[in-house]
Amino acid sequence: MHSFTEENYLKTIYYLANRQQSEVSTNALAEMTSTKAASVTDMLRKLADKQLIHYKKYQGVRLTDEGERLALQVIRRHRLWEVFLVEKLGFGWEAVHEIAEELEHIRSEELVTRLDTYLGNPQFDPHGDPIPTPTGQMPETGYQKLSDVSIGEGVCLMGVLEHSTEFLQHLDHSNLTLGCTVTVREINAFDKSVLVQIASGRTVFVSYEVAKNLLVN
Amino acid sequence: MHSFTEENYLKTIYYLANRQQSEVSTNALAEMTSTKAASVTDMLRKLADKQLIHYKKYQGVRLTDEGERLALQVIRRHRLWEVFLVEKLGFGWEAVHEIAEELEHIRSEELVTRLDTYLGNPQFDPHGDPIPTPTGQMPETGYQKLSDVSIGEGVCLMGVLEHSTEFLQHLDHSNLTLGCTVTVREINAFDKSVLVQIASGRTVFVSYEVAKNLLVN
DNA sequence: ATAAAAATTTAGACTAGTCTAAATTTTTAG
DNA sequence: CTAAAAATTTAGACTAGTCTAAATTTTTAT
Ligand SMILES: [Mn+2]
Ligand SMILES: [Mn+2]
Ligand SMILES: [Mn+2]
Ligand SMILES: [Mn+2]
Repeated sequence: MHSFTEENYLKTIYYLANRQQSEVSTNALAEMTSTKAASVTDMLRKLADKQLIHYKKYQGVRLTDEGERLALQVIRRHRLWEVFLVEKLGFGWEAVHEIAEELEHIRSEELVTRLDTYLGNPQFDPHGDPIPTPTGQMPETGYQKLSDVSIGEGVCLMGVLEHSTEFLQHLDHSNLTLGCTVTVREINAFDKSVLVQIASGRTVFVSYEVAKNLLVN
Repeated sequence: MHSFTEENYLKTIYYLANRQQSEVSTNALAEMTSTKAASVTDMLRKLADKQLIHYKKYQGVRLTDEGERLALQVIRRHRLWEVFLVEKLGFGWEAVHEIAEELEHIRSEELVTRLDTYLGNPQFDPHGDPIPTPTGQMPETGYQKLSDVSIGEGVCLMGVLEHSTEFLQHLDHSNLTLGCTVTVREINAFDKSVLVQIASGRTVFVSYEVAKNLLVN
């Protein structure tokens, strides 16, 4: 069996590897897990001993197939629980991440299977992130950023790149909800902010900083 | 904040104190928590330092008010999650205890409150055990054992004293379900086994060993 | 190409929780 | 009441995970 801590390291390695498309560094992991580099090095040796990562001293780290499988299991549990918290318990999407960080470590195949069924086999979590399959595949999403959409195009809001409470609440206040269709009306040449029209007909101002973090298709 | 381990000790002290109606001994705790007496002694010192128990060396241990409050919170979470697992996810009542042992440590007031509401503020868990109130009161149940009921009496099956998978599955196979009404038809003078009539009209043989562990009212 | 800077690893230490073996206290039985 | 038995605590050690400070390796910039 694997500890909470090991599961968190695997998950973090998965995220960083995918974000940077390369070996993950000790420092990056230290920052992400709020620990010190020395602690990370210790853990990397343990994970390497268990064949969950490929690790050569000073050269960064990469998940093995087994390591990736475990990481995806944890991410699957995290996202399923987030769906539960929002859809069934009525939490706001900005409040669920922290709780899911704990729930994701409850290890029972049966529990995950039943939860998945109970939720209607959701494909995406409340933030639009795809839920890995039971067999450990991460579904591809062909999303682009709202900041890359041209004038006149109508797109559907599908997800967010930024998960902070502040950002998510800002979207709530702007009436930008996942699933809603928006049409780009103006793009400001100077600050790259965009003006989008939402279903109600109203137009909403979206700063470049926000548009960069909004996924659409 | 308190660790999983501390929460488990508090919960165990609560159970044993209520079962024995007296100070809880180091050995009893060691057996219950599957550790050794020496480990228990160490933990008792820590809990006493945190004012969660009253502890005098060699004299056994008792929860403080704060310790009892925490113990009841853990038990409340445990039982609410068991209700969720059975009522919402469709687990059998013999399968939920282990999973609830993990879920009970997820600490979020908001989560417990919402879960309670979502479940319809249940008063009892799937085994008939009362769910402590949000303010930390353990509801009284005036149940008696089926083995103490006299011939001719009609009673309702309300709970179990034994929680093992084997016992619960035995009840399933005997068609003895919580909530169902049974009438005692015969009591065997020699082995104290009882013959009860269930709603369908059929009679079911109940050994003394089983009757002792069945709560009714 | 080499020296300074940055990143990483090693060394040594600490905490929580556990263990075994030994010492101590309490209980029980004659 | 006292000696043996039982229960409990203490002593010393181990693992997982973390830390700081020092040593080492890699990268960067002259
Ligand atoms: Mn999340
Ligand atoms: Mn999410
Ligand atoms: Mn239980
Ligand atoms: Mn129960």
